[in-house]
Amino acid sequence: MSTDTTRTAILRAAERLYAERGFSDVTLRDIVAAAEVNLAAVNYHFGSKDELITELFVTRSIATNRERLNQLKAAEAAGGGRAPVEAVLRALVGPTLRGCLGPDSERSDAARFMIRATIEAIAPIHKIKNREIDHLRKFAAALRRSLPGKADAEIYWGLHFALAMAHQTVRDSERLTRLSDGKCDLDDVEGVINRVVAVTALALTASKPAADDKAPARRGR
Amino acid sequence: MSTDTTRTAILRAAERLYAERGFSDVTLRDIVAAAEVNLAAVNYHFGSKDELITELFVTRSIATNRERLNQLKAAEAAGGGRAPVEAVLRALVGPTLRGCLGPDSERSDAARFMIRATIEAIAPIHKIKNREIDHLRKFAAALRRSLPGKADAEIYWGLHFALAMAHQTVRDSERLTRLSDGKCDLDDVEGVINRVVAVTALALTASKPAADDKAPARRGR
DNA sequence: GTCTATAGAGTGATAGAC
DNA sequence: GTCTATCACTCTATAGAC
Repeated sequence: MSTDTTRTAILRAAERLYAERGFSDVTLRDIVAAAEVNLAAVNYHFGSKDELITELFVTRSIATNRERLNQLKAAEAAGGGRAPVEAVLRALVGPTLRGCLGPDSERSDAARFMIRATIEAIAPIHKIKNREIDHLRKFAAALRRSLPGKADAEIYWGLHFALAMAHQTVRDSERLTRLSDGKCDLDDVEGVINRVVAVTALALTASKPAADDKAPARRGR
Repeated sequence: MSTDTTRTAILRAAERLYAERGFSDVTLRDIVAAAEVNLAAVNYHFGSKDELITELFVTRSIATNRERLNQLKAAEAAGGGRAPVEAVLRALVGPTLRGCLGPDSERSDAARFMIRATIEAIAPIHKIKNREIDHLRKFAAALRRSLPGKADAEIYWGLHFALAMAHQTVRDSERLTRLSDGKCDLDDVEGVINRVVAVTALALTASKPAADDKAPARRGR
């Protein structure tokens, strides 16, 4: 309790500032000022600025991925080993969108930090990003179970587009709000999730299947 | 000819470096080294680093928007004032994707620079970004003509998702290639454009219309 | 563990010779 | 218009007192 109060203060302040302003123009001095700790504390607790960012990213990355996999597992268990396409996609984009949008900015910092981290070309994170591919493969496998006969490429394009819509919505929510004069309600998080899931599911199920016939819908061992 | 050879050398080098490495870690010294000109030349020709970036962004922004509008205009003229949804979307995402993807890295720098510029939180550009909203309104209006009776919010979501898919494809093409083990062919630019257009058009036409009936498909006033 | 003070290497911008 | 030289400033990282 007495131990890491400074440490967590730094982590929280860094996450909030990076989420708000991006990595380019947030300095260690900004962080320690917001955390109300001393400049040297950062190097004492984390070693360097890059290691601080890495720790932040790894922690959040693990948490998000775990939440995604839990939801995927639950959906597949409920369906006897095979989840509907919509459920798989919901498990993929739901955690991120729920964290980023909506009026409660509680977990917002964490999720917006992650979006920024995956977008901006920041050195320490680029190395870790490979793990996300392994993570996505699990969702590709789940979709393959949901859509037997669908070509692999179609499934990958579906995942890619689902993440694209989710991320862009978080990243550039301001533009959509302004463009639509508020007609697109970004505070309705579940509504946004439903949209992303519906569009992707439509794309995955409506287009031509891989080889033989149409929709071997259910029960396929 | 003798006049602005230095000036354009700086512009080209800056665009290439920013496209490749992002704005965060490209310095004026990197730029002048790549352009093989003197450090002071940047401030002489552009006044400041921010003004250099601004000039780059404004120039490319105007060019892209003009190409988009030309294609939109041509499509609407061919349809007697009303273009198919697919044609409107193609005019929107085609120029960007054609510039960014594909084996020819000729215009690639310009387009990838633009993607980076719209994403990374870079001060001088944030101010200009408002103009893009006015530009997008023209495509919203075109879609409204193509889809009478469709709710405005649906149209805005469609534009938003189309741009999301196009931008993410450019930005993170590496991840999709690796995830799919090359099964998703990003060198097939027209194929990618067709995918983005098809998914968006599907979302715009398949979902529930605004108020009354289904699909007042063609010929409406 | 936390602080002050400072080192050491960058940065963008500019003055002034040519 | 182009160069050299340098200013003023910022950054991260660290040494050493407490």
